[in-house]
Amino acid sequence: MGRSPCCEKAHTNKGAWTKEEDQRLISYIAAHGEGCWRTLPKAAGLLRCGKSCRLRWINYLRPDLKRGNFTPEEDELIIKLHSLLGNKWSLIAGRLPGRTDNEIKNYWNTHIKRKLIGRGLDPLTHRPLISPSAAQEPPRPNKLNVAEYSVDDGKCSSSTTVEDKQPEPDRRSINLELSIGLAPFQSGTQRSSCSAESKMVRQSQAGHTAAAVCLCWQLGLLSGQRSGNCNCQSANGLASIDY
DNA sequence: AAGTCCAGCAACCGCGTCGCA
DNA sequence: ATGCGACGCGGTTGCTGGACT
Repeated sequence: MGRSPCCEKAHTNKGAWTKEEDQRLISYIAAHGEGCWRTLPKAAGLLRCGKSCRLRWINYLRPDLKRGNFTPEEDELIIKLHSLLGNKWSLIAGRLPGRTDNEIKNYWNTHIKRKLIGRGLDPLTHRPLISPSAAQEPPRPNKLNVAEYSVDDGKCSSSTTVEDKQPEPDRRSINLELSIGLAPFQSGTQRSSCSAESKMVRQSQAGHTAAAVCLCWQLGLLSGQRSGNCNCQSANGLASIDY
């Protein structure tokens, strides 16, 4: 049994995208908006899997992408976010407008890991690399304290911890106080509907996961200012990290 | 100039999650 | 309550082009 394939593999192209395919995808999304990835390839006349189309659009064709090298400020922001969030590339990408999760993930693996090692820090734990034996120690205590977390109204509400709600190991691999709220439009997100309305919602969301997840915390980089369009009403959302 | 190595990046794959019937 | 379909995410793979011998 198992999961059915996401598409008819026998009749789909794989590998690098051609200019013509790109153009077809861009034209289709310009006309109809994002969403319904499963039906998009057929509708757009593409011999591609829906997932492939989505990836191509999100990682390469989206008009709001910022191409080019990462700035030192972005580097530091990525490092700090990674220390807070772990390998949650989509969340990290959400705080870097114009950057994609794939791009950040690749950049992390190729550049930042080395940079941290050069600084004598373990890229996984962000703790100092001391000795081989120390590297075998278990990861640091896993507890993600989310000071204010709400998923339904876009406002910060009762205090809780992510660990309480989502006890998966990943989430517990970081130690901080972190406030997460959702921007108002997020509450209207309905995934499986292909209505014109949902398409508009998706269009408005395109490339702006940054606004979808509001991390009300203060980075040294951003000291004194709250990053992003935070509508968290709490003044004490903060993140602590020991470097 | 040709061959090899390797870093960087685009794309794929499999799984988890969510929403609907 | 449950099964299924669709989407999104993170890990991995493989291609490409530049550096090096």
